[in-house]
Formats: sequence, structure tokens, C-alpha cells
Amino acid sequence: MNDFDAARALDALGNVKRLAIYRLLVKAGDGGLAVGDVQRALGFPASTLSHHLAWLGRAGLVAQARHGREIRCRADYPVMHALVGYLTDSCCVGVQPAADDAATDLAGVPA
Amino acid sequence: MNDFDAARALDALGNVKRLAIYRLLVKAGDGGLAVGDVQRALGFPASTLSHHLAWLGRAGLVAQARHGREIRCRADYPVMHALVGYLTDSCCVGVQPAADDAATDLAGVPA
DNA sequence: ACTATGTTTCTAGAGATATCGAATTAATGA
DNA sequence: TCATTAATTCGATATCTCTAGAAACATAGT
Repeated sequence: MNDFDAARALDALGNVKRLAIYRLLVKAGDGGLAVGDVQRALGFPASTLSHHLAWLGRAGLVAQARHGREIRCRADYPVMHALVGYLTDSCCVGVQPAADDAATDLAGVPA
Repeated sequence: MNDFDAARALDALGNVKRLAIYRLLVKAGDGGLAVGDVQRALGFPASTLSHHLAWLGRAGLVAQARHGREIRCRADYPVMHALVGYLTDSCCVGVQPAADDAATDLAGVPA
């Protein structure tokens, strides 16, 4: 992941509403949620929600696919993983020995 | 780290210039860099740089301390770690089983 | 074709952010 | 005190983002 893509993804998540949307989709799992489900869950006006979903989509964090009348949204994990990898690799140096086990891949979370 | 702090940190990093500043400070290590060093390294006008450093400071990602005439900036790792932790905990679920029930009641849509 | 539902696009105003030169503040040394 | 260096704050403008109602578009069922 390059600097521009990282900044775009970070920017997309750097908004409480969009962060809430993304977290909701993550919780929803692979099945994702229809736009209307997200709307009912979070209470955002349709046009506002659409605006934010488009942002997340442009950043590659959320994928949308039409199913009949609905459009289902799901979190696109690879981009999030790439982002976390970018942050740990480029922004977390110098913290500690980084014994090479730490969080190389992001799944670490030993605690 | 709560949602607001996370969004603020993400927003702060969601800008290529600020991301470049932060990465430079991480590379610089614990000693940090004087504002002027960052300016010479990245070529941003002083006022623009000051603006972005203030952003990073408000997000808690960068700490500044005056040393004589210079103001030294250094990456504040704990906040970055908290952010990475937040992302892995709250935004990376579902990458595998996740055994839970996913979306409890937010909009049950089990697909 | 018509209607109902789901979602986006259009539109517009308010507000936030980016940019950067100029003026200002802060510290140092002569 | 004056000059110099370091950095911020001020001020002004351009651009972007947020918000949300209204209109348009897409699909499915009758």
C-alpha cells in the first residue's frame, strides 16, 4: 500500500459517521448489510449515508453489490489489513526492539 | 481508545502531507526533529507546516517541546499503538470465523 | 403500465480545511 | 538594546466536505 492509498483510507475512516458505518459492516460479517439496514441502524438520512458509503467505497474499504432492489455493502478486509500493515511498518518503528514477532502481520494481538 | 479519538487520529493521518511529516518523525526516532528540520526535509512553507503539526499535536500523535530557540517534534508512539489496536480490535473482525453472532440486533439481516 | 421500495444523484448552503505571505512572538548572542 | 534565528499566529482566499431534502433512477411485483 502506497502513501496515497493509505492517506485516502485513513481519511475515509477519519470521520465518526464513516467509522461507525465501517464498524457496523465489520460486525455484520461477510454477508454485509443492505444500505437500508445501515440507514435504520444508524439513523442517517439516505443521501448522507450514500455520500459516506461512496467515500468508503472510493477508499476501497467497502464494496457494494446490487442484489435485486437492495445494494449490499460489506467491509473489504484486505484494504484494512493493508492499512494496518502500512501503519505498523511505516509508523510504528522505534517503539521497542520489535523482536520480529510483534505485529508483523496484524493478527498478533497477544494481550 | 474511543471512537472520537480514533477518528481524530485517523483524520490527522488522512492527509498526505501530514502522513509524510509523521513518517519522517518516526524515522527520526526518539530524538525527534526541530520544526525547521522537518521544513527543510519536506519543503513545506513554514506556516503550512505549523498548521499540520498542530493537527498532529491535537490528535496526540506528535509532541512538541521547546529547546532553546528550536521546537523539537517527536512521534508519540502510544497514540499510534492505541490506534492500531483500535483498528485491529474494532475493524478487523470477520477476517476469520469470529464465532459470535455478528450483528446482534442492529439490523439482523443474516443474509 | 403502474406502484412501491431501495438507493443514488442533484442541488445548495453552511462549515471546515488547505495554503501561504506577512506580521508577530520567543529565545539567543553580540 | 539590537539583530538574528526559529516558529507561530494572523488574515485572506480557494477548495473541499458535510448535510439533507428533492428529484431521479433501478428493480420487483401486480
